[in-house]
Amino acid sequence: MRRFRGEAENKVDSKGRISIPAPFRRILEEGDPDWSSSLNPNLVIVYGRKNRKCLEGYSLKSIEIVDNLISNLPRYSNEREILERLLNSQSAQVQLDENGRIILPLKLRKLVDIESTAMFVGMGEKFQIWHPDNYINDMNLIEKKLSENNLEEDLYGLLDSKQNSK
Amino acid sequence: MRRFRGEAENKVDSKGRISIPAPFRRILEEGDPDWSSSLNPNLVIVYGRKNRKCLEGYSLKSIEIVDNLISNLPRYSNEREILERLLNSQSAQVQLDENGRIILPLKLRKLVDIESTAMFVGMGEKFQIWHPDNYINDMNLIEKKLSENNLEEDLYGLLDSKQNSK
DNA sequence: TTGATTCCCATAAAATCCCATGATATATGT
DNA sequence: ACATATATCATGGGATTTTATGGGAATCAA
Repeated sequence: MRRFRGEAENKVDSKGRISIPAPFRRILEEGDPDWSSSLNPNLVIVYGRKNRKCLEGYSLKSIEIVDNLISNLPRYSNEREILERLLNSQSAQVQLDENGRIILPLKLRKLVDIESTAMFVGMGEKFQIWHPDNYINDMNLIEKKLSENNLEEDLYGLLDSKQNSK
Repeated sequence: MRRFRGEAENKVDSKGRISIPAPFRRILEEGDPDWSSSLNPNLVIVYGRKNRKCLEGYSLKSIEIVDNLISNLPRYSNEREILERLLNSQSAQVQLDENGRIILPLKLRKLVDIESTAMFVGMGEKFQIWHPDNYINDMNLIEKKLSENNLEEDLYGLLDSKQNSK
């Protein structure tokens, strides 16, 4: 599966429309089972949560993986009900238009303080949408954490295949 | 798997295009599952990080190994989110053109100060792209470290197979 | 009717395609 | 071994297409 990579800062117009970065479109197309050329792909936007003031975009295939994980939890269990609520209530399925834009629902924009511009950030199987300032802050926070405790070594150590498999 | 070997200094033109050294192309072709002759291979460029002011090029197969290691970490864990961010946000998938060139995205060029020329350096499973001056400095730095503490012996000692397997 | 939503069209800038060239390297035939 | 033909490589430029963005007319909802 191709992954979401790179950053792009795009404008939100007066109608709430915003361009999805062109490279991301290709991945959304691949990830929409019903897509064919001449058609516009769908995607799902969810609220990032976990103290991250951002939205997250998933291809239909990717969100299905997450949905299935939830479905594997016992029906009517507390955990499942809460997860269903968190994931689904602040969320929307949207479709790209002819020009590769979506309309970001006002409610979701408000949740993450997005007004006239938004930053798209590739995150592999998903991407994030931030108010540019908040994104910069988040990046700085990460950098700071990494440098403080020399965490970077440990983190990249997780990517050593021998260590990873044990 | 064939490895990236050797150095080459090539020019970045006004459109941001740069030739991938011909020997590297063969390896990228092998490493692109969808490649066939008459087609142009894809590769992934990521920002080197870890205080190295360079970009790194991976074949699709190589980057997938790294991606899968990350995907094996618990979804939504802090470690995974940070790694996804570090690896994917400053990165791009690109495709060679008919002439064996890629366009190096401006953002990535800026990150490593590349302007009119870039140095390609084979690194086995990946290759690096440097501003020529920075590459020379990095090489000198390595030389200096090695000579200071007679590290070279120890380092090559790591390559002893008995020691390596324990 | 007044917002909002959707559809359709417009456009400047940027990215991509296509073709060209000189330099180098490789192959071929004698 | 040498000269000549052939392919490959690094690089450049113009034409064409995509992309990001804006706005108006048609449709819908309350």
